[in-house]
Amino acid sequence: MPKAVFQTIYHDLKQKIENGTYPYQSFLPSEAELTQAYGCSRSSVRRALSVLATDGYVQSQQGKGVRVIRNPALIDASGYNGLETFNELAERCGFTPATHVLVFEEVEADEALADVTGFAAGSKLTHILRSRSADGTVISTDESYYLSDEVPGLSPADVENSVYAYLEGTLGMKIGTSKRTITVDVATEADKRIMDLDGFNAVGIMRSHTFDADGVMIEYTESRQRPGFFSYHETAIRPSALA
Amino acid sequence: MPKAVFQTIYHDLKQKIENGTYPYQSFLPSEAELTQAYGCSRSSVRRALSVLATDGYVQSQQGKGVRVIRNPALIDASGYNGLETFNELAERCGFTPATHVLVFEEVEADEALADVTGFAAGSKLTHILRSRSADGTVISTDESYYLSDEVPGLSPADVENSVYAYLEGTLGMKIGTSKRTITVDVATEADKRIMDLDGFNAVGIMRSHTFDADGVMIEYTESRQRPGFFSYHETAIRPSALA
DNA sequence: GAGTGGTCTAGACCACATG
DNA sequence: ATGTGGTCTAGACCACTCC
Repeated sequence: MPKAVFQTIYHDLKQKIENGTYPYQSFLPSEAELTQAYGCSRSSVRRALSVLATDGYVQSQQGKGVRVIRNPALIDASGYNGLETFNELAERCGFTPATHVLVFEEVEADEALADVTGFAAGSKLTHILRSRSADGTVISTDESYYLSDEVPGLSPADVENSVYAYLEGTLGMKIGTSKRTITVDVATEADKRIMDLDGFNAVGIMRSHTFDADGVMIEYTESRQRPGFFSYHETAIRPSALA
Repeated sequence: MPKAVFQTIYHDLKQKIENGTYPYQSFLPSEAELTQAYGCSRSSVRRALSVLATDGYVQSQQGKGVRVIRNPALIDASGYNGLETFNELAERCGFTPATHVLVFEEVEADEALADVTGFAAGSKLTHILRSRSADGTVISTDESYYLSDEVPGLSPADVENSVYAYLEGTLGMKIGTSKRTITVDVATEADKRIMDLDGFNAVGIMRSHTFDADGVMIEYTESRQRPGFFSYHETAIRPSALA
């Protein structure tokens, strides 16, 4: 439940856009009217609008108004950015997901690993390799390194489900920023061995560096995915505000 | 040249992070100190910090301060989100880029095309298919549809370079929001015919819907890329502010 | 000129971290 | 208790669009 004023406004407007109260290409009430309607300051209204713009729901036009640009006819307009989680994917495609832990070990970062992961050389890391399957077909692998000191008590059983569920739930850790790079590259021998590539010789790769709320980098993950499943969505706003 | 106060602060702080004045993992001066230093209101300082956080440069911690989380040792920390443009890619990999226009025609959107592109059925569209090559090797194709009425005078010659240069430069159009989806999928016969796939049987695909500053959708593009070149970067912030 | 969004200020109160 | 960031307000002025 949102407590902040701007969050309440954000959710209300978002819902009204989704249910068609404010349809695609229409204009929202003016900021002055919204300020009146919600009985708050203009700043709070503007903050809510700013988040909606980041979501790709609306776009402001100086002198004219705030226009709805979410087209319900387009599937891509899901409203959220980022990679589909494995479970969302399973839901969408209607298959039964499963995870297998192939590697779970402690390692110390040498120079090469430090270069790749961004952890300092000599860091104690927990190395995890998992495969994920859909109805028995292995469609992706996740290779992760966690800063061991930050994930005390992590066990293979926790990893079988979601590491994040353990970090955020059991450990009470708060996640901050995550930086991701997506590429498509040649399938390695290991990919062919572990995944059911169905003849494909290339894979989608997402590499991510994750920081906790204290700004400490706690995770590096390389997720490799069989073509045909991988899906990533993003909304970009022209950097008029940052130029 | 930035005119707004928050933009000036943003650029100054950004530069000081990049040149090591505020190194990785250090804390910026407090908001109160920055307010003093820049002789402005706290709001302007906070707005600059907010953009830096979106860029993945800093992360705030209530009660503690604002921490620098940009690690210059990681290539991925380039500071900007989004897909590398073809020319940036050429620069990074050191090859000579070239573009060939394969199709340039006017079409009317039927139901099927409307479904894919998001344009209304019956719209007059300019259909463009281009191949892009590196030192003679064709590594990607871009298939675009533009709302013809919005791109008057567009010619194959303009398209040979950058369509955006024509839109923003010659036409003075302002681009607004862009929504993108990235997938990896099977290479089609057309892919194999047009691109030098070097034996690869999968391609990276980016589909994008672009809106102009008036909120009108003007472009749909499907960019298909040979594995090994495609690169996309993004910074995600935990949605504490939007939950 | 009237209405819209874009920027900025000055000040207030709250939640959290640290000593 | 002090300092930090998080939220909010009330009001001001500017730039742009449209009549």
